[in-house]
Formats: sequence, C-alpha cells, structure tokens
Amino acid sequence: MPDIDVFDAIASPVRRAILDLLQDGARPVHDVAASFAMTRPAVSQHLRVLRQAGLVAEERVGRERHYRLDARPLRTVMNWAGHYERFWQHHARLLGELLEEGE
Amino acid sequence: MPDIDVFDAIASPVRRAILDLLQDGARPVHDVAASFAMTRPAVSQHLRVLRQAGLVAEERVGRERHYRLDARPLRTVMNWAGHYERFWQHHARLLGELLEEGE
DNA sequence: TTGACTGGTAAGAGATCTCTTACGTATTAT
DNA sequence: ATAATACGTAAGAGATCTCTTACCAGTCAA
Repeated sequence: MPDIDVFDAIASPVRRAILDLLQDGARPVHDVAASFAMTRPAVSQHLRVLRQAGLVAEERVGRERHYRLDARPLRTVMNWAGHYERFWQHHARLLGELLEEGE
Repeated sequence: MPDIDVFDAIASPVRRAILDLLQDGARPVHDVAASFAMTRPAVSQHLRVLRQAGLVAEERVGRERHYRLDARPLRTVMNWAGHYERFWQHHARLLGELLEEGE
C-alpha cells in the first residue's frame, strides 16, 4: 500500500469532479461512471487512487459498491494552503487589490 | 500559454518545497537549486511550471533572476478544499473524533 | 441453473512527467 | 576582449499516468 499523496490525488480534474459528486451522498460505481465521458474501468481506477489517498471509502451493498466521501485528508491541503494566507493578504494590502472582496 | 492548473503545479513535493522556501523572500535560481538534490536545469523547469501557474514571478536583477512567491492562486485551492470543511466536521461529530481539536 | 448486472484487475498503447547532458545567451569581472 | 557566472531551453531517456479492451468473480433475477 503505497498510500497515495493527497495532493497527487486531487491534481486530476476528473478526481476532483468525483469528489464533488460524492458530496451529495454515497454512490455506486456505475452511477459515478455515468457522469463521465470515459469507460467504467477508467473511473474505477480513479476511485482506486482516491481510496488509496483516503478520500473515499467503499461500502459493499449487494452487488454494488457504494463510494462514500471522506474529506478528512483535505484538511492537510487546507492547512498547507492556509499557511500562505498572510502572503496574499499582504499582496492585497500592497497593491490595493481585493480590498473590497471581504466576502 | 497553456497556463498550468494550480492543482497540478502543487502536486509535486519539489514544487511545494520551492514555494515553502520562497516564503522567506525572493531568491535567485542558483540559491533555490542549492536546496535540492537535482541539477539546476531541473529546478529551472519546476520554476517554469510554477510561473505558468502564476505562483511565482520572475524579477531580473543583474545576471540573476529572483523568483518571488505569489500565493494568490492558492486561494483557489483553499476555497475548493474549504467547501469540504462541513464534511470533516460532520465526520467529527459523527465519530466523536477531533472534538477537542477546536483550534 | 442460467443469464444479466456490478465492478475489479491485467495488459498494453500513447501521452506526459521529470530528470539528465549539451549548448546558447546575457551579464559581470579581470 | 576574455573568462566566469547565471540561467534558460533543447533533446532524449526512462518512469509514470491515463486511457482502452479483455477478462474474471460475485450477486441477483427468472
């Protein structure tokens, strides 16, 4: 189990889209695959990467396998990017940009 | 200008390490390269990827090129991961984990 | 049991990534 | 001017990624 790096797992737009899909709840593979213009085995392989990164978990339901989102590894990503927050804030002050984007 | 995806740019541990380095201020290429066990051209190529992702900017100083961090594209990453915050919080409530990690 | 459905894995093709060495250009020093 | 320094890019090797098709096992329905 090489345990894939979460940054590597989310580098693929397809895999990010799968995670987005799973926000609505667990889904069987054939359901996930229906959303993409690629074969089911290809989706299966993306799911494997996500599983190895700990971003999804598999639950067997009859002959289906439901994939459930597990967002916890994304905290690593949040924390890493968060350390740079002061830089873009600094940038904003410096350039007078984004001042009204308090959101 | 294919403009590289920021998720792709930060997928590499080397490139994340370069960004971390540049937090201490702009540095010339030979200085950055000294921190890695690879040749200077290899580092140069990583810097190109970061530049194309908008994560660093180049400033010419004499015969050196100083690379300066520009963290703004990381907001995209923060925002994306942030949308999943409720899921890991949900997870925490559900499993009774992380309850004291209020920080 | 037989047949349909769900989904994983293997093998291989082609694209892409990530290094290396070789070389060219611009700037600075002697 | 000549040499040294700083750096980019080109070309190519080898690894890895991302698909495909082919095939397998497990589950459910008739």
